[in-house]
Amino acid sequence: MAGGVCEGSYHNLLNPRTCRCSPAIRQSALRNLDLFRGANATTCADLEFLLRSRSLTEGEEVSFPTGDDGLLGILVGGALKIQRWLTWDQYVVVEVLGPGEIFFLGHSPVIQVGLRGYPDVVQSLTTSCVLTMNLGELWPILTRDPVLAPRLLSMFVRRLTELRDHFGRFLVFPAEHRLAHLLLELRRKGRPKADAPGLIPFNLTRKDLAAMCGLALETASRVLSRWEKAGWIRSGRGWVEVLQTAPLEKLSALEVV
Amino acid sequence: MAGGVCEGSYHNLLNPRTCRCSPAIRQSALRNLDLFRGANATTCADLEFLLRSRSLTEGEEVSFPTGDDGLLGILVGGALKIQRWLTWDQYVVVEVLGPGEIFFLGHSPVIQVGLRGYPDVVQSLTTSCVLTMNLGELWPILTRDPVLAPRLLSMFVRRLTELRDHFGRFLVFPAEHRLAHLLLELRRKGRPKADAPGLIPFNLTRKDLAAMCGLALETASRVLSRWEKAGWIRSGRGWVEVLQTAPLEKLSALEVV
DNA sequence: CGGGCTATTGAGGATTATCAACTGGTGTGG
DNA sequence: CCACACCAGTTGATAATCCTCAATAGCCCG
Repeated sequence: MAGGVCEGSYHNLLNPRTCRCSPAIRQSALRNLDLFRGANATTCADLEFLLRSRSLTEGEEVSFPTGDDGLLGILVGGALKIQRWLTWDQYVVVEVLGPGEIFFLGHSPVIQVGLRGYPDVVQSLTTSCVLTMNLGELWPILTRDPVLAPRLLSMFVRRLTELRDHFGRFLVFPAEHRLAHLLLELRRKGRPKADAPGLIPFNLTRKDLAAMCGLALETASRVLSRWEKAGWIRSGRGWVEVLQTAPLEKLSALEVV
Repeated sequence: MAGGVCEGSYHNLLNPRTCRCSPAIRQSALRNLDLFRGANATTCADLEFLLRSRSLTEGEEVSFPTGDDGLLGILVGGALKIQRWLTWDQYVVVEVLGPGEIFFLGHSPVIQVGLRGYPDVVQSLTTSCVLTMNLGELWPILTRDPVLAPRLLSMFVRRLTELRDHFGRFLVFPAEHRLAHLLLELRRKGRPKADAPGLIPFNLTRKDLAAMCGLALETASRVLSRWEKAGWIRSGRGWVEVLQTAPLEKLSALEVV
């Protein structure tokens, strides 16, 4: 269905064979994270010691030793999705994480949330590199360095605001608005590929897209087909490329007073 | 439509004339908040000095001096809703806050979220008492007391998890599930009234209920009427009383694997 | 007592989910 | 290396949920 570019090449573009997590790369990645910018040297050293790095292939889940009292995860490269299963065959993607973003996982006493139903599942959308550490070891560091707590809080406030935005839009607006908003958001999430600037740099099936904005797979497919005919996007098995943002922005715009 | 109890009395029950925020009450309220439990004496003294108390009547908005660089709010008593306007006449209630919960408001550098569309509006659902302080003054206190940062973070994680739960359910499930889930959640939010244990202790119009779970006012009304005929709830202008939780729990249950 | 707001109820229509059949690409196993 | 199974995606027909519009009743306040 797609014209110029071979689909296989897109798949390879999105999923490099390995994630080179050499100690040096890992160190520099750590220091470049928004979360730790301006942190003092002791903090960085502590974190380098505590954080375990790990690379995930496409579709892999982030799991952790069950004895742990919860996990702090930092996404260095790639993309993750946070899924919630609602029935045995139906899930919703509640969030997509880009590089630099963090997540909590597990049943720490601090995260003692009354989880009804299923717990969240964190799964990679593409070849990714994550750093993880035991949550219990975070608190002492947090009090030692005055930069970290405000940083963490502000990340959470941003996440909460973003989720609220989606919540409102996806609850009220029709399918076209939802998908348009979603595509534009996703395009902003990851680092764009040099040779395909409009390509959303994750592996995304129609089912994923539908699960992100509460639509049936078929509805999402229909809408995307329509847009593809109009020349606004291109898409294939597991990838979507945005060619024209203007019409999508118009579809997902909120009226201004 | 409601049977035994006069509706006027419910309204008075939900909206006591005044919120008695004497210095003594305010002090004890402060020390009893989950957020500050176990905090050291200096912290409590600082906070008592910094926090301004304020009482809100039904439907009032929380506003703040525009010169401020953002606001931390703590809800001591009553209930607040966080609204987001999507069009000039349509809003969504993204969250309902109960006693002890916190909110951020304004344009602090920490809250510099790319807000497209309208900003959030915090509005009281009932006669409420809130404490507010300048966000900029929070950070130094945060680093001085090792208890606060984990506490704040855990509150945010809980809020995020709760919002994700709603997100998933309201995106996927039909109206009856949504409303059932909502009513049960709301019942848990506030302190129950002694003489009406099932009464949701907020002022809630049909429009609010609908805006909380992404339905049209009429749909919400229809579903509630049906439940009222079945004897599961009672309702009137601005209040809902849950009489039987079992059927609602069944409607909003997630299948377990 | 009248105006405005909240809630109820009905009819009609549009969006979207569901079910089903089909295509083509991918990867696996013989 | 080929055949096969499987998965992602497409498309159509049908049905159901839910929204919109509209008219009306009851409560609250001035």
